[in-house]
Amino acid sequence: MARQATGAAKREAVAEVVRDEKFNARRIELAEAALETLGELGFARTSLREIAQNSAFTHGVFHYYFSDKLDLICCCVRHYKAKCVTRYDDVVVTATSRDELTEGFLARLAATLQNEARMHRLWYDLRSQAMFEAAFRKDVLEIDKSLEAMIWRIASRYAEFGGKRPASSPAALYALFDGLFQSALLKHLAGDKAAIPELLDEVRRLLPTVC
Amino acid sequence: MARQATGAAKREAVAEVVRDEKFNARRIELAEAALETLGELGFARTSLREIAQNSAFTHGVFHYYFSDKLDLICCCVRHYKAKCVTRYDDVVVTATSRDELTEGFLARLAATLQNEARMHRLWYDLRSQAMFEAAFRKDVLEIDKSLEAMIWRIASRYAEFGGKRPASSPAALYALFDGLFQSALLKHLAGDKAAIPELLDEVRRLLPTVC
DNA sequence: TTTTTACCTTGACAACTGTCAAGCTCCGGG
DNA sequence: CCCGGAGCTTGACAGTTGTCAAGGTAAAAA
Repeated sequence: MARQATGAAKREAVAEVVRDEKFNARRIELAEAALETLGELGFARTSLREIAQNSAFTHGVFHYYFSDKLDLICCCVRHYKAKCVTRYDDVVVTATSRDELTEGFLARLAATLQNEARMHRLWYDLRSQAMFEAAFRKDVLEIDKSLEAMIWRIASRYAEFGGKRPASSPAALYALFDGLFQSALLKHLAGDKAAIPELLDEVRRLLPTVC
Repeated sequence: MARQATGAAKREAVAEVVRDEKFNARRIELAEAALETLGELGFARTSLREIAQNSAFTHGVFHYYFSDKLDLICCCVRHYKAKCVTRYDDVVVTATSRDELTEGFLARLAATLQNEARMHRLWYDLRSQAMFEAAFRKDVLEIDKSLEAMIWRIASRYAEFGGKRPASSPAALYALFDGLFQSALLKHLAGDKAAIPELLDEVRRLLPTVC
């Protein structure tokens, strides 16, 4: 009987794990749909109904999978994080020289700005929201840290190729690149065709002086 | 009769100018009230009624002085600009040495972060909004340019004291300081007591290397 | 097969939004 | 004195919002 009970308990536990996984998978699916609309409209103008309309579901589902709107958006932020903090890592790994690293980095930078502008303006939007809404702060600060580390990996590798060490702190380096990217993104979205090449030039000039 | 007509026309023109000035003064007064609420709640959560409730007026007035909500917020942005782009100018003018400039700059930086955090998080919020709302872009890009020039004045003066020229472009310098400030602001708002001193340390270390 | 459960839809709710028209008040000019 | 209009308030409007409960459906469990 003890064996039977244990068997039943095990089966139940497995079933629960499966259920949880399905639940979580749907959460992420919904968060991904939400990210689409958020990237299009921004935090201020995005409603649950609008999100639902741009997805395969109806607005009620979101309340089944998320406790409220903040919960949904927090999930979006966390999911976004996983996607973006490894964006340049393969370049860092595969590059075998300064030039290769530079060109790989710049190419990906340009592609990101060109193809994922909407996702990135959303990131800046949500980071600003975190200054007002405490619920976002923890996740946003974590992402910021991850991005800082990502930049630091690039800079360290670059310096390494020159037998040097980066000339500034991780915080300053991240601030610099983030600031440049943000500015370029705004100009790009405003229709400035020169925004991307100007960013590339600036970064190309800057890399040897900071690393 | 010609003289009479001219006189009447003149009087009328003067009256119109006075009326326009009064109109504009009230617009600014309302924009200032709106800035208070915007700084408290952020763009996403601020309604006209909320703005009115935190002011001496009722919600209808805003429609009398502004064509719509965007018009009001654009006016806010423009008014904010006039305030903030001259924040460090007297330090630049009065400083007579590198140290004096550094300490003046750092002191004002700390004071700004401490006392005007709400206004600055609003700036970052609205700059992000500009990535979604085209109506904001022109003013935001203008302010960004003014801020870049402001940083450039400080850096140039600093370099001048050392008989040098700034080592980077105005855009890169602004990106750097803006990025550092933005990061420090978020940490400060999140309750991180070390945010301000860390920013000051970072800037103190950075100034001699970039100028 | 029957019953239960997970999942999703539908519709309703109260609150809130930007907008605006009607009307009030009070002051300066006739 | 009164009268017109500038300046402001009030209240209403249509639409939108987050939230949630009631109900349906299909798959799993019994």
